[in-house]
Amino acid sequence: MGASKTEHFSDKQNQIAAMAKAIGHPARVAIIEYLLSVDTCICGDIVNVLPLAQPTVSQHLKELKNAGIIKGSIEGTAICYCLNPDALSVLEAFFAHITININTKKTNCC
Amino acid sequence: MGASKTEHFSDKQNQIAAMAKAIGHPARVAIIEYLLSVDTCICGDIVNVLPLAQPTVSQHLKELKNAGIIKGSIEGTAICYCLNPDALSVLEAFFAHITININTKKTNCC
DNA sequence: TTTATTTATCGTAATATTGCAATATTGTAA
DNA sequence: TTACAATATTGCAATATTACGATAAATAAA
Repeated sequence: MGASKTEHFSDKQNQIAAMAKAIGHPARVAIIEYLLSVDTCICGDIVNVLPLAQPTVSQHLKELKNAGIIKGSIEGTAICYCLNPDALSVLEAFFAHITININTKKTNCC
Repeated sequence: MGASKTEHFSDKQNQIAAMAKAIGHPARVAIIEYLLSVDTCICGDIVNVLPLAQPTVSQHLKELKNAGIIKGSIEGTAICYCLNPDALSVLEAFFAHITININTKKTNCC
Protein backbone atom coordinates (compact mmCIF):
# COMPACT_ATOMS: atom_id res chain seq x y z
CA MET A 1 0.00 0.00 0.00
CA GLY A 2 2.69 2.51 0.89
CA ALA A 3 0.78 4.45 3.54
CA SER A 4 1.60 3.89 7.17
CA LYS A 5 -1.20 2.72 9.42
CA THR A 6 -0.77 5.67 11.77
CA GLU A 7 -4.24 5.25 13.26
CA HIS A 8 -3.15 2.06 14.99
CA PHE A 9 -0.43 3.76 16.99
CA SER A 10 -0.39 6.31 19.78
CA ASP A 11 -0.04 10.04 19.18
CA LYS A 12 3.33 9.94 20.92
CA GLN A 13 4.58 7.13 18.70
CA ASN A 14 3.40 8.94 15.59
CA GLN A 15 5.00 12.18 16.74
CA ILE A 16 8.38 10.57 17.44
CA ALA A 17 8.21 8.68 14.15
CA ALA A 18 7.32 11.79 12.14
CA MET A 19 10.19 13.77 13.59
CA ALA A 20 12.65 10.90 13.20
CA LYS A 21 11.50 10.44 9.62
CA ALA A 22 12.14 14.11 8.91
CA ILE A 23 15.69 13.73 10.19
CA GLY A 24 16.09 10.50 8.24
CA HIS A 25 17.87 12.05 5.27
CA PRO A 26 21.51 13.14 5.18
CA ALA A 27 20.64 16.49 3.60
CA ARG A 28 18.29 17.24 6.46
CA VAL A 29 20.87 16.16 9.04
CA ALA A 30 23.27 18.55 7.31
CA ILE A 31 20.68 21.35 7.47
CA ILE A 32 20.20 20.77 11.20
CA GLU A 33 23.94 20.77 11.82
CA TYR A 34 24.35 23.95 9.80
CA LEU A 35 21.54 25.72 11.65
CA LEU A 36 23.21 24.69 14.90
CA SER A 37 26.61 25.98 13.77
CA VAL A 38 25.60 29.47 12.71
CA ASP A 39 25.19 31.90 15.52
CA THR A 40 22.27 33.76 14.02
CA CYS A 41 19.26 32.15 12.46
CA ILE A 42 19.21 34.17 9.26
CA CYS A 43 20.02 31.35 6.97
CA GLY A 44 19.64 32.46 3.39
CA ASP A 45 22.81 30.69 2.37
CA ILE A 46 21.75 27.14 3.13
CA VAL A 47 21.43 26.47 -0.58
CA ASN A 48 25.09 27.32 -1.11
CA VAL A 49 26.18 25.01 1.69
CA LEU A 50 24.41 21.93 0.38
CA PRO A 51 25.27 19.92 -2.76
CA LEU A 52 21.69 20.06 -4.01
CA ALA A 53 19.65 22.30 -6.27
CA GLN A 54 17.60 25.11 -4.79
CA PRO A 55 14.18 23.49 -5.21
CA THR A 56 15.43 20.33 -3.54
CA VAL A 57 16.77 22.24 -0.55
CA SER A 58 13.53 24.17 -0.32
CA GLN A 59 11.64 20.90 -0.23
CA HIS A 60 13.84 19.49 2.53
CA LEU A 61 13.33 22.68 4.56
CA LYS A 62 9.60 22.32 4.09
CA GLU A 63 9.64 18.78 5.44
CA LEU A 64 11.68 19.77 8.46
CA LYS A 65 9.25 22.61 9.08
CA ASN A 66 6.20 20.35 8.70
CA ALA A 67 7.67 17.98 11.27
CA GLY A 68 8.26 20.92 13.61
CA ILE A 69 12.03 20.45 13.69
CA ILE A 70 12.69 23.95 12.38
CA LYS A 71 10.81 27.22 12.46
CA GLY A 72 10.81 29.82 9.73
CA SER A 73 9.74 33.40 9.38
CA ILE A 74 9.91 35.88 6.55
CA GLU A 75 12.74 38.38 6.93
CA GLY A 76 12.36 40.73 3.99
CA THR A 77 13.52 39.04 0.82
CA ALA A 78 15.29 36.32 2.76
CA ILE A 79 13.80 33.67 5.00
CA CYS A 80 14.85 33.22 8.58
CA TYR A 81 15.09 29.57 9.57
CA CYS A 82 16.14 28.23 12.93
CA LEU A 83 15.91 25.07 15.00
CA ASN A 84 12.88 24.46 17.18
CA PRO A 85 14.16 23.63 20.68
CA ASP A 86 10.80 22.17 21.74
CA ALA A 87 10.74 19.49 19.06
CA LEU A 88 14.38 18.60 19.49
CA SER A 89 14.03 18.29 23.24
CA VAL A 90 11.24 15.77 22.72
CA LEU A 91 13.59 13.62 20.69
CA GLU A 92 16.40 14.18 23.14
CA ALA A 93 14.15 13.00 25.97
CA PHE A 94 13.05 9.96 23.97
CA PHE A 95 16.60 8.76 23.35
CA ALA A 96 17.77 9.70 26.84
CA HIS A 97 14.93 7.60 28.24
CA ILE A 98 16.01 4.66 26.10
CA THR A 99 19.70 4.82 26.94
CA ILE A 100 18.97 5.21 30.64
CA ASN A 101 16.59 2.27 30.76
CA ILE A 102 18.51 0.00 28.43
CA ASN A 103 21.09 -0.76 31.09
CA THR A 104 18.62 -1.68 33.79
CA LYS A 105 17.63 -4.84 31.94
CA LYS A 106 18.46 -8.04 33.75
CA THR A 107 19.26 -10.23 30.77
CA ASN A 108 21.17 -9.34 27.64
CA CYS A 109 21.25 -12.45 25.53
CA CYS A 110 22.06 -10.81 22.19
CA MET B 1 14.94 10.25 -8.89
CA GLY B 2 14.04 8.76 -5.52
CA ALA B 3 17.54 7.82 -4.41
CA SER B 4 19.30 9.96 -1.84
CA LYS B 5 22.64 11.46 -2.84
CA THR B 6 24.41 9.89 0.10
CA GLU B 7 27.81 10.27 -1.51
CA HIS B 8 27.64 14.03 -1.05
CA PHE B 9 27.35 13.84 2.71
CA SER B 10 29.66 12.72 5.49
CA ASP B 11 29.65 9.22 6.91
CA LYS B 12 28.41 10.60 10.19
CA GLN B 13 25.51 12.41 8.53
CA ASN B 14 24.57 9.29 6.59
CA GLN B 15 24.78 7.16 9.72
CA ILE B 16 22.56 9.47 11.76
CA ALA B 17 20.11 9.76 8.86
CA ALA B 18 19.95 5.99 8.32
CA MET B 19 19.23 5.34 11.98
CA ALA B 20 16.68 8.16 12.22
CA LYS B 21 15.00 6.88 9.07
CA ALA B 22 14.73 3.41 10.61
CA ILE B 23 12.97 4.90 13.63
CA GLY B 24 10.79 7.05 11.36
CA HIS B 25 7.79 4.75 11.41
CA PRO B 26 5.31 4.38 14.27
CA ALA B 27 5.45 0.58 14.12
CA ARG B 28 9.21 0.70 14.59
CA VAL B 29 8.89 3.18 17.44
CA ALA B 30 6.43 0.73 19.01
CA ILE B 31 8.88 -2.13 18.51
CA ILE B 32 11.64 -0.16 20.22
CA GLU B 33 9.39 0.75 23.13
CA TYR B 34 8.29 -2.85 23.49
CA LEU B 35 11.85 -4.15 23.47
CA LEU B 36 12.66 -1.61 26.15
CA SER B 37 9.69 -2.61 28.28
CA VAL B 38 10.31 -6.35 28.39
CA ASP B 39 12.92 -7.45 30.83
CA THR B 40 14.34 -10.23 28.73
CA CYS B 41 15.12 -9.99 25.07
CA ILE B 42 13.35 -13.13 23.94
CA CYS B 43 10.74 -11.39 21.88
CA GLY B 44 8.78 -13.95 19.95
CA ASP B 45 5.51 -12.20 20.75
CA ILE B 46 6.16 -8.90 19.03
CA VAL B 47 3.78 -9.89 16.25
CA ASN B 48 0.92 -10.23 18.77
CA VAL B 49 1.66 -6.82 20.25
CA LEU B 50 1.51 -4.92 16.96
CA PRO B 51 -1.57 -4.27 14.79
CA LEU B 52 0.17 -5.54 11.68
CA ALA B 53 0.48 -8.82 9.84
CA GLN B 54 3.42 -11.09 10.54
CA PRO B 55 5.32 -10.45 7.28
CA THR B 56 5.03 -6.71 7.85
CA VAL B 57 6.41 -6.95 11.36
CA SER B 58 9.22 -9.16 10.13
CA GLN B 59 10.07 -6.54 7.53
CA HIS B 60 10.13 -3.75 10.12
CA LEU B 61 12.40 -5.84 12.35
CA LYS B 62 14.71 -6.39 9.38
CA GLU B 63 14.98 -2.65 8.75
CA LEU B 64 15.73 -1.92 12.40
CA LYS B 65 18.38 -4.64 12.30
CA ASN B 66 19.91 -3.31 9.08
CA ALA B 67 20.19 0.14 10.64
CA GLY B 68 21.86 -1.39 13.68
CA ILE B 69 19.13 -0.29 16.08
CA ILE B 70 18.39 -3.83 17.20
CA LYS B 71 20.34 -7.07 17.33
CA GLY B 72 18.93 -10.53 16.80
CA SER B 73 20.08 -14.07 17.30
CA ILE B 74 18.47 -17.41 16.70
CA GLU B 75 17.14 -19.02 19.87
CA GLY B 76 15.82 -22.41 18.81
CA THR B 77 12.53 -21.97 17.03
CA ALA B 78 12.12 -18.42 18.27
CA ILE B 79 14.25 -15.40 17.51
CA CYS B 80 15.83 -13.31 20.20
CA TYR B 81 15.72 -9.60 19.44
CA CYS B 82 17.00 -6.81 21.63
CA LEU B 83 18.03 -3.18 21.43
CA ASN B 84 21.58 -2.27 20.45
CA PRO B 85 22.86 0.17 23.10
CA ASP B 86 25.74 1.32 20.87
CA ALA B 87 23.51 2.59 18.07
CA LEU B 88 21.03 4.21 20.41
CA SER B 89 23.76 5.98 22.33
CA VAL B 90 24.97 7.54 19.07
CA LEU B 91 21.53 9.02 18.53
CA GLU B 92 21.28 10.03 22.17
CA ALA B 93 24.59 11.86 21.88
CA PHE B 94 23.51 13.55 18.65
CA PHE B 95 20.34 14.98 20.17
CA ALA B 96 22.01 15.80 23.48
CA HIS B 97 24.63 17.77 21.54
CA ILE B 98 21.89 19.68 19.73
CA THR B 99 19.85 20.54 22.81
CA ILE B 100 22.94 21.60 24.73
CA ASN B 101 24.20 23.86 21.96
CA ILE B 102 20.85 25.23 20.91
CA ASN B 103 20.65 27.46 23.96
CA THR B 104 24.10 28.97 23.55
CA LYS B 105 23.01 30.84 20.43
CA LYS B 106 23.08 34.60 20.78
CA THR B 107 20.10 35.46 18.61
CA ASN B 108 16.79 33.69 18.34
CA CYS B 109 14.76 35.60 15.82
CA CYS B 110 12.22 32.87 15.03
C1' DT C 1 8.40 -39.20 9.51
C1' DT C 2 4.63 -36.20 10.01
C1' DT C 3 2.72 -32.13 11.97
C1' DA C 4 2.81 -27.81 14.16
C1' DT C 5 5.04 -23.52 15.21
C1' DT C 6 7.83 -19.63 14.27
C1' DT C 7 10.13 -16.52 11.42
C1' DA C 8 11.77 -15.10 6.79
C1' DT C 9 11.25 -14.29 1.90
C1' DC C 10 8.86 -13.58 -2.51
C1' DG C 11 5.70 -11.22 -5.32
C1' DT C 12 2.84 -7.51 -6.02
C1' DA C 13 -0.21 -3.36 -5.55
C1' DA C 14 -0.67 1.21 -3.65
C1' DT C 15 1.59 5.06 -2.24
C1' DA C 16 5.57 8.07 -0.86
C1' DT C 17 10.12 10.05 -1.53
C1' DT C 18 13.86 12.22 -4.01
C1' DG C 19 15.65 15.38 -7.22
C1' DC C 20 15.51 18.92 -10.53
C1' DA C 21 14.02 21.96 -14.57
C1' DA C 22 10.71 25.25 -15.28
C1' DT C 23 8.02 28.56 -13.39
C1' DA C 24 5.71 31.34 -9.91
C1' DT C 25 5.84 34.34 -5.98
C1' DT C 26 7.47 37.90 -3.07
C1' DG C 27 10.17 41.72 -1.66
C1' DT C 28 13.99 45.15 -2.92
C1' DA C 29 16.19 48.39 -5.74
C1' DA C 30 16.77 51.23 -9.70
C1' DT D 1 7.17 50.78 -13.45
C1' DT D 2 10.93 47.47 -14.51
C1' DA D 3 14.56 44.56 -13.17
C1' DC D 4 16.67 41.71 -9.89
C1' DA D 5 17.27 38.55 -6.00
C1' DA D 6 15.59 34.91 -2.87
C1' DT D 7 12.51 31.37 -1.97
C1' DA D 8 8.44 28.45 -3.08
C1' DT D 9 5.61 25.64 -6.06
C1' DT D 10 4.53 22.71 -9.97
C1' DG D 11 5.20 18.80 -12.75
C1' DC D 12 7.52 14.88 -13.80
C1' DA D 13 10.63 10.68 -13.87
C1' DA D 14 13.12 7.39 -11.12
C1' DT D 15 13.17 4.94 -7.14
C1' DA D 16 11.82 3.57 -2.36
C1' DT D 17 8.49 2.33 1.17
C1' DT D 18 4.51 0.02 3.12
C1' DA D 19 1.56 -3.75 3.60
C1' DC D 20 0.08 -8.35 3.05
C1' DG D 21 -1.12 -13.02 0.90
C1' DA D 22 1.29 -16.95 -0.36
C1' DT D 23 4.99 -19.62 0.44
C1' DA D 24 9.47 -21.21 2.10
C1' DA D 25 12.72 -22.59 5.70
C1' DA D 26 13.94 -24.31 10.12
C1' DT D 27 13.23 -26.24 14.46
C1' DA D 28 10.27 -28.79 17.96
C1' DA D 29 7.02 -32.12 19.21
C1' DA D 30 4.16 -36.12 18.27
